Amino acid sequence: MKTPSVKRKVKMADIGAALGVSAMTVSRAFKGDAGINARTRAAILAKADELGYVFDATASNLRKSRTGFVAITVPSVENANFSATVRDLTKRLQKKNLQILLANTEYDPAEEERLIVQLLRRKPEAVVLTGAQHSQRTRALLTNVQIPVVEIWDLPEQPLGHVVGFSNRTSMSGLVDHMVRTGRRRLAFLGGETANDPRGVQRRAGFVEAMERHGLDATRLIPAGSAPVGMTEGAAGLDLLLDQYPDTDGLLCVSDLVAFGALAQCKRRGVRVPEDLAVSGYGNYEIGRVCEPPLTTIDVHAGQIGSRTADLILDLLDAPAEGAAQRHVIQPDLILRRSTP
Amino acid sequence: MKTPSVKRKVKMADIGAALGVSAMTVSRAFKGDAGINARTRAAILAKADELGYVFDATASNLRKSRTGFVAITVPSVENANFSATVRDLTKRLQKKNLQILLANTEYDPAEEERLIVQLLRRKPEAVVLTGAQHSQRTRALLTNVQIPVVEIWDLPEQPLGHVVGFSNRTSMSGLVDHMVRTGRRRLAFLGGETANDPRGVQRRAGFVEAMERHGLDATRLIPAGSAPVGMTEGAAGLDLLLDQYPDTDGLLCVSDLVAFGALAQCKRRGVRVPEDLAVSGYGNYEIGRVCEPPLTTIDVHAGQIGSRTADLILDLLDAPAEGAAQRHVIQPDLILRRSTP
DNA sequence: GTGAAAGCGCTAACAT
DNA sequence: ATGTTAGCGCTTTCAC
Repeated sequence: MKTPSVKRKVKMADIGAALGVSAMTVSRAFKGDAGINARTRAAILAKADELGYVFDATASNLRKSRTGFVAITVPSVENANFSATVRDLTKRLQKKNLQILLANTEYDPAEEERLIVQLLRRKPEAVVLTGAQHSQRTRALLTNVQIPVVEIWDLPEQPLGHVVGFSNRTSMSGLVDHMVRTGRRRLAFLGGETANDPRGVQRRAGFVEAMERHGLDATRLIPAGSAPVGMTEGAAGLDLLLDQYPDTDGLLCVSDLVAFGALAQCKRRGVRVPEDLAVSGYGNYEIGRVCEPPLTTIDVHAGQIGSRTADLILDLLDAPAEGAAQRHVIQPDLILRRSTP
Repeated sequence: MKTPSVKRKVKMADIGAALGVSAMTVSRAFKGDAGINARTRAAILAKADELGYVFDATASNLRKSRTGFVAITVPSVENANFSATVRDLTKRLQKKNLQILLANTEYDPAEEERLIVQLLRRKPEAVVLTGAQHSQRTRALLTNVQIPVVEIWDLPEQPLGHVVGFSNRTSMSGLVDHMVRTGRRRLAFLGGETANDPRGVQRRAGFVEAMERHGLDATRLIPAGSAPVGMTEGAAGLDLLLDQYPDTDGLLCVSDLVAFGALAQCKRRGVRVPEDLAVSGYGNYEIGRVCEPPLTTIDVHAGQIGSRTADLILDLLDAPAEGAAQRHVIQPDLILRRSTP
């Protein structure tokens, strides 16, 4: 090894000194500036490599008042839907050398607020929030901030800024319509009672709205517990449902995971799906494609939300202070499978 | 709204000026310094709030030469195993106000190298790498860096620094042992031929090693394609296998996703699992728990890798230049389910 | 308990 | 094509 034993931080001035040029010239060499001698530039890059120089973005960021950071909060990266969004957002932004600052809110608005405060101190150039439900203080912080704010995964009525989302409500209504169209009348909804899952609440609202529109009983609302709800809650929910409303002929679940749990419990109790009970999920998770019977569900195009958000941000960073807030509506798709007739 | 119409950036000096104190006092007020008048401090915090002040971490970072960043590369956050690691790592670090810098390598060492360069410019206080296979230049960059480097998800023979991982090889060997113990002899391995999935290659090596140890034929190695391989490749792989080695009585797959694909194809071809063919997966994905029959698999404790890495980093950042590189070995668990006898 | 001076490493702006 | 000066906003250091 020919590495120097003690490592002092090498800076541009050191490279310059070793070559008899100024720090400014070194700076220009790195950004591939037009106005610089090709030979000098080559020498600088070679020397930088030799000295093990690493460009200091913290200094550059301070001086330029630009960081290349994009902050994003999600309830949980472990959820396959949100991680698809994060992945496609990251993928596109990191190609442009923008760096994601990721934070998990754990479905908690207070934690979201705490994290937003931390994130804003890092001077990101844009902020992406999953969902539209925020604390007072979070809203205040974000309305005063001078950078693009994008709310995703919902269509808020009072958006903070830009929106890339879909209607959890309307898409769930469409699912009810399908159930009714195929002759089901005694429908129930499982999930979405708690405030920490605004998307679940919206889906439940869509259920109620559609039922009332059809003149049907919209009161079969089974709570599944606090987010994140999964397969266990789905199984327990099915028991609750059949105890209370044994004649239910269609069950709409707040997610594919919950629906899968309900499905498994149906098998145990000898309830035939879809003959005795039609079951649907939400989110088009892998599990819904492979279970038996496979689940009718809603594909919200989680990845697309990420890539369109990335595109929006890239546009906004190019354009200097563009005008109105943009609203990009994603159209979820109804996926029909054998769990419904 | 009583917000000022034009927003200039407010700094500590502005708050100080408004109150007749120096920027230094404001700085002390924010860090809850002991040596400061409680009344002064309260006034400063109130004024900061009133002016919409946001602390500038970029300036602080430069001055203090500490950023609170921890960089991590993963092949893909979309993979449920890696996202569990990222989640638990993030969860623990963000409690200490450390900020994750996440980068997706897309299973490509060249992209990894490019991303590492970008990440190091941000002056993270630690770097976490998923896997142990890196380009020459990546290795060089990371051996010269003066911060903790942690390789996770593997047990490299020539580690760059610290390690939090498990043996993909040994755990797969154990699975072979189980198959042999239950009477299977004509075993095949599906997956892991390509260099961009070093974990898959290790698992295949574990298969070969165990087979040879048992004096059995270790040549039934079915390629599944380039990472990431999934259910589709699993189904195709099963066809390849049965065309070439129709008498195979046990199939070990590189992941639960691949195993699930193989399982589905078995159903289509009328191959009974586990009677005609025992099938195992790897990674303990949710899908392996819910498919029929449920999959025998290896639980690598992906979340635990994240939390133990977080603990290690927190320790290292506390201790000033601790001694030797640490090696934390996680013990994967063999999960027996009905896809094997 | 508070302030003044200096500087972290880079780069905009203006020279030459 | 290259150099000089100044300053981004904070915090270390020393002074009082």
